Amino acid sequence: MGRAPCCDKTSVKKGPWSPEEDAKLKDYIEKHGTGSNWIALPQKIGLKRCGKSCRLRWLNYLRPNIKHGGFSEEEENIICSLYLSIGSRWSIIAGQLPGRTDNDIKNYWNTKLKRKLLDKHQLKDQNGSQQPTVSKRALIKGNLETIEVTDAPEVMMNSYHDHQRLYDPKMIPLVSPEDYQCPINYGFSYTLQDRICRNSSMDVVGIPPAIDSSTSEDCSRISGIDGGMDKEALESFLGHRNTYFPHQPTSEVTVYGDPGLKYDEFTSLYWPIDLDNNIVVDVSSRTCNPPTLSYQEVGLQDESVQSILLEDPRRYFGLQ
DNA sequence: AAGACCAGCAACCGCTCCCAC
DNA sequence: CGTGGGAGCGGTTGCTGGTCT
Repeated sequence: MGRAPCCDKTSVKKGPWSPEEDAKLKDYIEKHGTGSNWIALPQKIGLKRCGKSCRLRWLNYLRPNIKHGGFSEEEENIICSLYLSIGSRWSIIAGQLPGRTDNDIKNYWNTKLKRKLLDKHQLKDQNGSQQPTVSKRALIKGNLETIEVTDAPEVMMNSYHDHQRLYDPKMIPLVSPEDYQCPINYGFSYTLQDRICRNSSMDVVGIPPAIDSSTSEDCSRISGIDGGMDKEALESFLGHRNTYFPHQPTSEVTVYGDPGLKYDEFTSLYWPIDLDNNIVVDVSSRTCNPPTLSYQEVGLQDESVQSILLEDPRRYFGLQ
């Protein structure tokens, strides 16, 4: 048995919204809000529209501070970077661009941005200035794929959440970029290319950058991977601070107010989220090595594998 | 001038997620 | 804990206006 429809499809109007309908919807929501029930809303206003349609109209067109068209170069870069990191998770991408809707970004990507990048790539091929270095078969997750190495855009990995997204595309940022304060001054930035071109056969998972423990007494006390701490290490590290230690969380990602740590089930480690709590030393003045490789990387030395990761991380991570 | 084609974008559809009960 | 239903999301459709032939 199929699911019951959200409204009577035969009696609702479809297609473009008239100015009168827009006015009714806008006027009502501005006065009363949505009441967190979109399904009931059209009946209240006397609109012959599906509740979902009302929601979409409001979110994508009528609500205040919506920007349409005219994407700046900076916005394009953000979209490209995030698409490369997390794929077509438009709502999350939209969350990084104030005033933009997921629909708008999705349309912009599908109609302009994707083609723009493709054209840029093809132009380079034609000019021969940056010929593909390899075209060969690669073994990815058991599948043989013929792929071309391309000049995928560089993605600067400057923030904690950049790392999060790279390692676990399903992981949703805990705070908005406006509110987010990086707990650690990494003291460097590097590109995705840099990262995957490094040799490694590690198959462990970690997130933030490696801290060169040889140059930092404090850092040397942090065990775990790349600055994250397991429960034991954290207890040891914080033992003298009379610190409340949280229970093992059940959710994938949980924030604890004190001592300001986030447990990441993906890594099974605790990560500092608040510099003010002085949980982890400020490493900005210390020497930081580029991060060690930390996801399943056997075979990443293969250029064709690199290109797949660069071009389509979601496929690489098995999300498609 | 008119039909074909194309790009842009608003809106719809159907699925999953999440939460209240 | 299971279920139902609303919210949210991403893929797709189809309309419109512009350009090409």
